[in-house]
Amino acid sequence: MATEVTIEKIAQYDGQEVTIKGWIYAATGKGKLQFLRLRDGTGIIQAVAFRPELGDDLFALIKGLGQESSVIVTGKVRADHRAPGIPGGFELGISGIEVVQNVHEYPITPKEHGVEFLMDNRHLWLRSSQQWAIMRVRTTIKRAIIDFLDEQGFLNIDTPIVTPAAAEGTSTLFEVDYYGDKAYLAQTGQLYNEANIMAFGKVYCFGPTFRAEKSKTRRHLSEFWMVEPEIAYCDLDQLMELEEQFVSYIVQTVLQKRRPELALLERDLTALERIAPPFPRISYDEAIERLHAIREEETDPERKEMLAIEWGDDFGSPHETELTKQFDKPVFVYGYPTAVKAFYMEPWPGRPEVCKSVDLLAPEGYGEIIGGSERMSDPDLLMAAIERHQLPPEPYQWYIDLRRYGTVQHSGFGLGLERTVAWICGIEHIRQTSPFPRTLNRMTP
RNA sequence: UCCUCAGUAGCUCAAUGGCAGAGCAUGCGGCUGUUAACCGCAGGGUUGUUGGUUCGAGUCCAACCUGAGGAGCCA
Repeated sequence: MATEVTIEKIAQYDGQEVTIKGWIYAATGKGKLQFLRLRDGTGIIQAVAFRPELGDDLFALIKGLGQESSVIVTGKVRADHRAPGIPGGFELGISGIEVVQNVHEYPITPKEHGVEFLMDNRHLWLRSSQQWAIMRVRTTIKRAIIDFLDEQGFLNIDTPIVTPAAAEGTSTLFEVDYYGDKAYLAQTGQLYNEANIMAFGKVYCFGPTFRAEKSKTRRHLSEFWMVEPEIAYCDLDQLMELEEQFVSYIVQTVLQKRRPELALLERDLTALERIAPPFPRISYDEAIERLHAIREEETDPERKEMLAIEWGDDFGSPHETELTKQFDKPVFVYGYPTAVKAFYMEPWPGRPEVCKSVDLLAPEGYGEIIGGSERMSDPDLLMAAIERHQLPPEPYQWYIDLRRYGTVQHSGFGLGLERTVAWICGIEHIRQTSPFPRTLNRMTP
């Protein structure tokens, strides 16, 4: 057997006889010629069978191979500008083939399919080139997140997934039975991060999180991944600086390492190349003024109704989308009304109706990718806030303790992995950014 | 939870209330440069479910089921 290689590195083997272990992605032919597009998990390459070279029997065998047949192919690598593939530009002149399994009637054909059918066949759909490219980008984003935070001196400290109560008292949670007691799947690790920074300075947790909200939109999943950095001795301005560096690093890393995948997804790269600090910062007050101006301009009465907003209201997704259209980078909106945010956010100095919160809204209508804030550091203020939100005080005793024993100014944020992947890949729906997404209507396959 | 739309062959979709159709996929035959090839032939149907109107329902009516998009909520 010739040298076993991966398609990703095929250019290094130009002119050599090599073996590739993979699957048939697509096949087409013309008389004595048969073209196989072969994939091996690292890329796609065209393999060409020519009857006079292979003999009638072997050629007939190759011609009879169905889509997704598993094969071990040996042949000579040659550069050819006509050859499609990823990375492309090279093809394999087949000299031998071992058929591991010949497949017939593979469900996903190279034609159009509906969403329901594709999601029912998600276990197979992942083999399709666009889904494959999205997952490759996703793993690169995860790696970039970890690399950036580790280099900045953060410690990755895990937080529990089974929790006794709603951390923020807002979202709907998945309930589980915990030895006869009620417990809930975590919607955030933040409160535990706050304990951890007082031990380790800068920490992050990165894992799955769960929301049982009955949201049915292109931006929501019931199970999604979130990275949550938390920093001691950090105020809101320092937090925004960290966030813009973090997001820029992620985007630039993907641009550097996943160009073929972004090209396959037909992503507009110039929109990503712009992503560098500083990002625009607008206050909630200014955002409301901008939204009033946008609403004045709107002529469609239905849209005008949707864009109605007054100071004190939280933004709906139409508001977020219109705001982000005014910028070509992610935009910070800071200083939200205290009433629409979680109980633990530090009040704005001199303006108790506003809190030191900041959301980062992605451009091109992808919505909120980061929510963050400076946390309350005063124990009495925190207890008052818990009371005002009508939360049971007992489960929060340990959280209040953090303010009793060496409290410091501190801040943190959470970045939604799937929304970030959707934005960077430029894809329509968040469900394609998770290998096996859990949504309101689906938990299979 | 609310609003809008959809459900017909494995898949994507046609069919004025009057014979159930096409393309792709599959099988067979043809072709030396294909990129979702092309040409010919063949097989393939409980029209989401239940009930109603009608001489006759894929089509009209009602309820239900399933899915999609949006709103709210959120990352």
